[in-house]
Amino acid sequence: MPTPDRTSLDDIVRAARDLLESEGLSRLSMQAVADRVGVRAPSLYKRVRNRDDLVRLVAEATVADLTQRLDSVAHATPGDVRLRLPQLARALRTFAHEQPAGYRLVFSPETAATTASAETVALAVEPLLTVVAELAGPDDALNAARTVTAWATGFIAMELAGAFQLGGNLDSAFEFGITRLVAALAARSPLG
Amino acid sequence: MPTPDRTSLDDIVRAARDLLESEGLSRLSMQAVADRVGVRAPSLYKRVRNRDDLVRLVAEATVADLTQRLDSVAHATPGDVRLRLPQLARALRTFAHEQPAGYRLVFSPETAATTASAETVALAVEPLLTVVAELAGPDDALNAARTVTAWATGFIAMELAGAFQLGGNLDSAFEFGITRLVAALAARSPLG
DNA sequence: ACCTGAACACCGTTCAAGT
DNA sequence: ACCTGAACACCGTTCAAGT
Repeated sequence: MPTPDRTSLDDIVRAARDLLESEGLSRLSMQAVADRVGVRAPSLYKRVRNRDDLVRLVAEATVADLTQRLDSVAHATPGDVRLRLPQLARALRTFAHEQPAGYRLVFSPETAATTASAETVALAVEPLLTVVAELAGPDDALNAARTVTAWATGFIAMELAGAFQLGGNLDSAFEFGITRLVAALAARSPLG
Repeated sequence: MPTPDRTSLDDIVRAARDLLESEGLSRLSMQAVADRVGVRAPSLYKRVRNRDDLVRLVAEATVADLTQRLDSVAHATPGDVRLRLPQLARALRTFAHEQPAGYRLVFSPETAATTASAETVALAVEPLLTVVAELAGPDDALNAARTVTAWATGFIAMELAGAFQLGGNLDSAFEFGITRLVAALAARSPLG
């Protein structure tokens, strides 16, 4: 005689995301998630393989949010590449400020088992890579994209970790960085 | 009647560092460390406050290694700033390749409780900041230093995480980045 | 077909009792 | 003064038994 469902995968992932942002990854336990959705911990294993799998699903859900965000920014500002790149970089940083723990899960995962798939992450940052390629030209596209993503993710990771200790304004530091990078990466013989 | 010491803080930290690199942070357990140094787990608490404290000591020991490394590179190459900055950046990357788990502990710590002190980390990267300040001039020194450290730590973090998925040569990508950054950050009116 | 209590292995940590 | 076994709270996970 079937028991009616008392929760769902969506509920579980949503509860896990809430816990992640409010309590941190180490406090995201199966018991805490089960409490939130109103079942006992063993019941979660009907819907996720194990804790790592659940954390990975949280990462995937976060990546999906980011994909939507960057896509909408990319479409909202079809102007000059030199303006679009900074706007995408700022959108990434804003997203990180809104969901710092989720952002870290995607861009600084602790272990491969909890990492979102390379494909979905690639899809999320695709607008960034496209605009960098446009800026740097085809020969340098890959190296330039790696330089920009390394800088952006490094800056945000340090900011979230509180690693910028010497005072000063971080918004200004971010703008300084993106401005200099745009100048440094622009193709030497621009067409327009 | 006193019992003779069967281990020491040095032994414990050394065993923890070995375990960290060979097994990963999650397998660095008090029991595993105790096994390695030949005592029972509760005995470790005579020498460290708790596991976080031990992990933090591992981070501090790693930072001390890095300090020595960067200092020796800085002193070995007293030439042009535009050459010294790339050499320091390469030394940081080499260090990360040699001790990836220790490096991550220092530059991508999971929690504040296991983080090396801001002062010792600042001391370690001081040669890098000095050379960037020389390159960029006093007005832009701080922003330029943040741009370079964000890029370098971001690049290395992505490399260690296997996040560069699109092929190509990572050594070349690193050289591309540092070359463009040096050009982008050099003071507009260089003296020499 | 989902949910649960009971159980197991493992971990960090405390502490009284040994030497 | 250090070391130990025993114990506790907590966690992830499995599974037989319920409905």
